[in-house]
Amino acid sequence: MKNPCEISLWNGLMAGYTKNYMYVEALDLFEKFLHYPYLKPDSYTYPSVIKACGGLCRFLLGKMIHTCLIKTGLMMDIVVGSSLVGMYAKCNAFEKAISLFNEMPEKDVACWNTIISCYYQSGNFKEALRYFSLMRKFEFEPDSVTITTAISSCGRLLDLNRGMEIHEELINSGSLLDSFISSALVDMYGRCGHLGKALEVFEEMPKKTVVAWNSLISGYGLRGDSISCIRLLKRMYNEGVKPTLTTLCLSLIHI
DNA sequence: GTAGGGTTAG
Repeated sequence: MKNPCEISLWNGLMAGYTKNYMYVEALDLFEKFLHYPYLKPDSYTYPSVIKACGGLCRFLLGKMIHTCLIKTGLMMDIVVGSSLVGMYAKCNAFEKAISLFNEMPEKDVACWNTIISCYYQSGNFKEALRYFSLMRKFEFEPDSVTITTAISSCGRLLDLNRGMEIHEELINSGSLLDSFISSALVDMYGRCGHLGKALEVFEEMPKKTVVAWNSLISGYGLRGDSISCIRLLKRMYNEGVKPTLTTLCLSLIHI
């Protein structure tokens, strides 16, 4: 199109870029977009742009956009707000992320997930779990994204009891485990030395992702069981799953 | 219906 004047076209293309980790392309498009005087970025434009800033660690650009946003009133938008929180977290500005989260006038599950993930990324796994409990006190129902991060936090803390508690709660609720949750469980049980449970969750996965394979191999590696690592690598080949560099490092280190 | 933020291994 010579003169795209429909803003949703720009927003859609920018979102497409960021969904596929093409952050440079997203920011290039945003810059081009700003050259059109009759087009103004709106509440759908900013989340993609801000996410691209986070993905590229463009802290200063992100901060500049944040400053512009304060004047527009778009800070009231929950998606704009939570994308800023996520951007600051990705740029390692955790304090800024947390204070911004606290200032948000309204919250939803996704923005709780942002702040929990923020603590997880910063290595503050205890605080991640504290916010996991806190969101429930505020009567937000954790979704699969929340659960994934919570289980991963238990794994990092080697808190097997809390991890099993969350796992049992999941089973009791009757919900099917998606591949993110299952991988996090395999990882958590593996770190805690419960390879039996790790294997059990793994075998129940209808479609075993490469992350699940890697988590399981890593679990056996941690306890020094090289034979099982190599065996799993072979099984992976037999089942037609392509190993990643991570798989090879985890497996070949034991030869 | 059509445009936005949050998740797992290393």
